[in-house]
Amino acid sequence: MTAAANQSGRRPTTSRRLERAGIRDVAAAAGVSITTVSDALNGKGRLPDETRSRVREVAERLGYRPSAAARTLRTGRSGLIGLTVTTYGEEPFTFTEFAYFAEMARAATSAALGRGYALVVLPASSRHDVWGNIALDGTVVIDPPDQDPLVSELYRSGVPVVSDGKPGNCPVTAWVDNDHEAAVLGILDHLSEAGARRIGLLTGTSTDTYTRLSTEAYLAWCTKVGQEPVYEAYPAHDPASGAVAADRLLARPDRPDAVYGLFDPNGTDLLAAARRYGLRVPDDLLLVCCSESDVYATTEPPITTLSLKPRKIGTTVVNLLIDAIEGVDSGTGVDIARLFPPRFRTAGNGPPPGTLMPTELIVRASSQRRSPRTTISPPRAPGEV
Amino acid sequence: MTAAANQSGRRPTTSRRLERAGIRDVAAAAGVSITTVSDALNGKGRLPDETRSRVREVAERLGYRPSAAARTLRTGRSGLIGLTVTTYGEEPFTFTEFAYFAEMARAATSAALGRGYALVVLPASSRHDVWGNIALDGTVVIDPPDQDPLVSELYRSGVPVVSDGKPGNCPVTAWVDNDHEAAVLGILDHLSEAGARRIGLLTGTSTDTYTRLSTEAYLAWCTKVGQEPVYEAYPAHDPASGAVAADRLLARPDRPDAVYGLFDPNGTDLLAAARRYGLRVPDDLLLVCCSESDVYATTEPPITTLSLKPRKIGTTVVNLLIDAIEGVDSGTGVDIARLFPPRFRTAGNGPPPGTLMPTELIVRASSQRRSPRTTISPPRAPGEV
DNA sequence: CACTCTTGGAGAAACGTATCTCCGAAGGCT
DNA sequence: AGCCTTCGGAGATACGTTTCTCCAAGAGTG
Repeated sequence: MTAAANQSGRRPTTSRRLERAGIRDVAAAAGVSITTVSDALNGKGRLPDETRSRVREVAERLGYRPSAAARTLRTGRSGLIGLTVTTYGEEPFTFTEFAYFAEMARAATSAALGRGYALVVLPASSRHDVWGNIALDGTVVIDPPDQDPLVSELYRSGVPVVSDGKPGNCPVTAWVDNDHEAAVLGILDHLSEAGARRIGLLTGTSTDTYTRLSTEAYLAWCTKVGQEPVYEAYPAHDPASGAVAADRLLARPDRPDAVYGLFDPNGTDLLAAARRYGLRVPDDLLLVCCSESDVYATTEPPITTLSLKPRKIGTTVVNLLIDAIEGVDSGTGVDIARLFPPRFRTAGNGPPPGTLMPTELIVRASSQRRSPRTTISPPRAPGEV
Repeated sequence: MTAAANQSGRRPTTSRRLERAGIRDVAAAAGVSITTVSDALNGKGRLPDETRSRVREVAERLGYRPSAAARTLRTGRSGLIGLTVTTYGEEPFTFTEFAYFAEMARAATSAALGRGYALVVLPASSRHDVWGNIALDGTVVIDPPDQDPLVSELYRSGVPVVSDGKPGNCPVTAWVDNDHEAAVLGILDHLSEAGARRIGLLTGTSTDTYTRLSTEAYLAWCTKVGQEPVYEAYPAHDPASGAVAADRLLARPDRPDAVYGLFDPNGTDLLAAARRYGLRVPDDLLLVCCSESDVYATTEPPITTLSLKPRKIGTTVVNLLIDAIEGVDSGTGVDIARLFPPRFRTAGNGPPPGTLMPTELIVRASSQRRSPRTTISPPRAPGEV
């Protein structure tokens, strides 16, 4: 009683605020100390169940909501995870990877929520003062460029960073990526088996990991089988120039009889270009593109697509990040690697630990000359050549 | 000097932490008080430029980053805006409104960022403890159901809420919506002018504002022109049953010669159903659907779509919210309405203030029997009947 | 010279929580 | 009876800012 009176008397000259109830108000109303309230509500300390439930009841009656800001300040945890995506224009996301990003973000949001975290979307191009102003427990970075200043900054701040896309030279805590090499080789083999003699590639001019690895895999494959490379590159972030590039590719004197397009819109663009040149798909031209959109199931003809499984990526990347957040106390360089399932880890001595996720080739009519039945074939294992 | 020494001596028995530099460290290093550091960095107080720049320099050298948590606690502002979307399943977003939501969220993110705020995505179904644990300055709610407990809770907490979609019975601060009535009437008129005699509707079974207003507008139109309503409703959140409903609609004995579909996938579903029944579009069947996807520009034939302009909605809703956040101090029922551009406000005495955004009908071949040229016609003004 | 302003800046009080330390009391053991 | 242990809970401090209040010294003014 006396304690309660003292507690409530804590606010001295300040005029009585009629705002939200604080932990002190609950303590006063319940006739206990704020320690007891905190312990009762958070399930800590040693308290008899009776006290616990009484405090909970009083808190409920007063409509008490703990201040997230105060809790964050005290505990050092905000429950917030940043989702950063590299931007090319002024818009937060790029167009070409739209479906991929949307799906990935969706899965990431879901996974984070399931573990009690929320996601805040932060384009890398944001003004420093906005994402510097947010208490982040960790960050997911999508396809960071080499020497990304954002990643470096976060690293220096001690914020764990997990990247979607194998990082070039960034000090990330961990990363997740598809096995792009295996995926491309799988597609090229698939097209070869379908009868392709000269396989072309529609690729991008940017230097991100996906574009680079895929293109290199293509060139390596060409060297191996002795085919002259036939490819066109265009700025993938510009939605208009994709159609032009598709046209260029089919207008070449050494026109390919099969094409793989690295970006989502390439399928429709190539289809349109093929029509323009009077090429029938799949009879005169085999087609595959990388896409997450299911519109390619209903095009004329349906187009074979490679899915990068953004859902799985998003889920994995978030879980890795939260493992890192909750596993390491702070600052001190604890061995995070131990947290990760070793089966996927690259056999490396040096960090950062990476996880390779499988892709999925969804075979449709556009890449089959004989039986146009729809099947799903798994990608080949990374070991095969 | 003495002051600096005292300041640094502030940390008594605690062992020297090697963590991040705090404002006290900056103050000590610069030989000033923490007040001066705060003022210098935030551009407040009366300080000579020389002191200001010196402090900034020291802060930079020490890699000082203000603690977002502490700032939030002190100022009561987190710079965070919640983006809540009602969910039907376990996934954060619904499928049918996917493109709409993605575009809207993108615009909202962009607009928020431009004003120094970040967006955190919070499905309404999230566990209470996750979004109760986040310091939100305000929330955008997409299409809240009547008596949404989430909205009530936020309202009680004093958090401003702006809804996308006219709220039924929720105490929102403001709302933004399309003029669905005008949009539907415009489409029906458009189809009539193209020669439709019996216009059908593909609608949903849920009770959200969009579905309800659109269906009511359709029924009212039917009454007015003396046509018997021809519609099929299905659970819009289930992607599979849309195709079934489209089929049902075209299988009816009183088969319509024109159809408007309220949801994004209806276009392709109706097109497929039409093929199945040997109906040519637009010759035997006129088609319009509501969609934000540009795949309908390249279908065979291209399909006329109604765009709800999610970019504009997202931008507007965020700007209204931030106006409310920055305009009203806290709790006290200040007249927020004054902040809003009066031109859009509903001529109402009672709250909450709402804004109606125009839609856009993108006319393509599927709704024109004569000249298949692509034009864009604005919706008619809300006044006309 | 006595006085008022202005300038430049220091002190200290919050903000609301979590948690570390410690203490009294009641019971059990020798 | 003295000592140890456990129970139940209170006190105080720290988290890192922002900001309100106030003061000292110099500059101007009569």
